[in-house]
Amino acid sequence: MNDADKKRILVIEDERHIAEGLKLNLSLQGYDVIIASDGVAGLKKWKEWMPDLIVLDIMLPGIDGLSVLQNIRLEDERIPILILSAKGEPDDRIKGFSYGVDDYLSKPFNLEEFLLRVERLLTRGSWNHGGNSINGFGFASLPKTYTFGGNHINFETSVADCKCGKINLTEQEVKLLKLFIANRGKPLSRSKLLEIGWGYNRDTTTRTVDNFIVRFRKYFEDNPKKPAHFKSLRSIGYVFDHD
Amino acid sequence: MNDADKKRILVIEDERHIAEGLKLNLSLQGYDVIIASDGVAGLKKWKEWMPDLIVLDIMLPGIDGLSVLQNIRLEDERIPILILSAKGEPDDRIKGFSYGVDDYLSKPFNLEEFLLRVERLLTRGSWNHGGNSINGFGFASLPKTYTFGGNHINFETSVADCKCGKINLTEQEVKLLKLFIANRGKPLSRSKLLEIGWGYNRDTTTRTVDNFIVRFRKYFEDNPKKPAHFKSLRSIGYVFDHD
DNA sequence: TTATATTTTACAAAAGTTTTACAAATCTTT
DNA sequence: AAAGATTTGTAAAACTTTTGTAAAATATAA
Repeated sequence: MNDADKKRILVIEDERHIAEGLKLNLSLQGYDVIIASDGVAGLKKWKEWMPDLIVLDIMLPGIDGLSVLQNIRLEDERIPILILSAKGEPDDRIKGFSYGVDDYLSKPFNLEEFLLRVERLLTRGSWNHGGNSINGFGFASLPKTYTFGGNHINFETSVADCKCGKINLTEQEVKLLKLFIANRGKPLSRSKLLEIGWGYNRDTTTRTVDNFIVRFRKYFEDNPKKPAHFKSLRSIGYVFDHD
Repeated sequence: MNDADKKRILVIEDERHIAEGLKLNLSLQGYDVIIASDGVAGLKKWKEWMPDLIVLDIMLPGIDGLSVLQNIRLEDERIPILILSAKGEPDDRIKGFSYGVDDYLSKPFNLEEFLLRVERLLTRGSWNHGGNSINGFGFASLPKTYTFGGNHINFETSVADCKCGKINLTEQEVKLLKLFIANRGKPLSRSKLLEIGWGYNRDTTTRTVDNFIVRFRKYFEDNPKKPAHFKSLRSIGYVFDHD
């Protein structure tokens, strides 16, 4: 099998010896493997390398593994992701929280089992995706369109129909909107928004998020000064309310 | 039967043992068979060898099997194509997505059945073509002419009637136009356009596509600066809108 | 070869994003 | 209630990325 045939696996894991161990064993199975040792690096490599599967440690330094997962799901709903959760960590965190997880394993895990799961995820392809997601409205099943308060958003074409007519949404607007919609009713802090929507966790004093909110209110609110959907919660962040 | 009489079959399949197996069995049936092990090679051989039937694996390294299919359909609507889809892959992908499929089989398949289908596709000739296509406006049924916004394109003669009079379209212009028309309303990324329209997926930093768009706008738009048909979607690609 | 078509290169123009700066609003403490 | 401290809203400047376009380079056909 030549290189082009090989399935690509991105391992996002900070513990070097675990990462190397996984890489070795996956390589022996004939996969093409690269490692990223933190979330930011992981997101970078995901974008440029376009892997077929991601193995993601949920406990990561810097930005949280779940944020990495969610960021990826904002752009790709289908790529299989296998979560590694630390021993003792409750599966709840994964089950209840993370949408679009395809499978997860608790460390320490059985190598045999790990390899089997990888194979299963890769061979089933993307067709059965979402079968394991236990949520009602997770990232894995973001609808193609969304309607709220007289506005209608088409995520396929990135076009929003609102009071002021048709608007072409930008890439970042779309990402942030998806994030809000997938978490509607739930307060999101600026830093969480930056972490998930932008994949970074540096400077939180910037007004980046706020500027997008201003825009959303202009687009979608009847009265931007008294927002019904994009509400701010002082010293907490923002919430998106559907109604 | 001498060689010239023999029906020619091009097998585009990356798994060598499958490809060789198919070749052997088809040869035994009296067909003339060659193999291509990836999409680019397949397109090349299709052009130079002019086979009577193509057996195409949908899961291909490099450019996607569906792109190969679509590329072929941009130039030849009639050649019978038999798709091989990997085990577990939903027929949906083929049914719903790819237009101009004549038949498909899931791997692993029964050899007997395979040979029968090949024979059927070859003997029925082209008369019944399109019977299996479930689409409203797929590649298999691109009309001979197309009219939009005061422009009229004749695909038989490659002549376009537009504001500025009659224009002789070039080969590549025709291909790209067909691609846009068959996907009207649907955003197409530069890399998808290159993959389907050109049969390659390397360098995406080139401005090849954009230059064609400039030309189309000059030909077909009332105001090329404010395109009504060939619209660009920043960081996504282009869409062709009929109206 | 010449003529024609296509692809690449290079750069200008446009669009999108982030930062900065500061005003307005809201909360806390006296 | 006033003063001070935070936090949020907003616009504009600075910066980044993507797209449009022409011209040069390359390929292809006649």
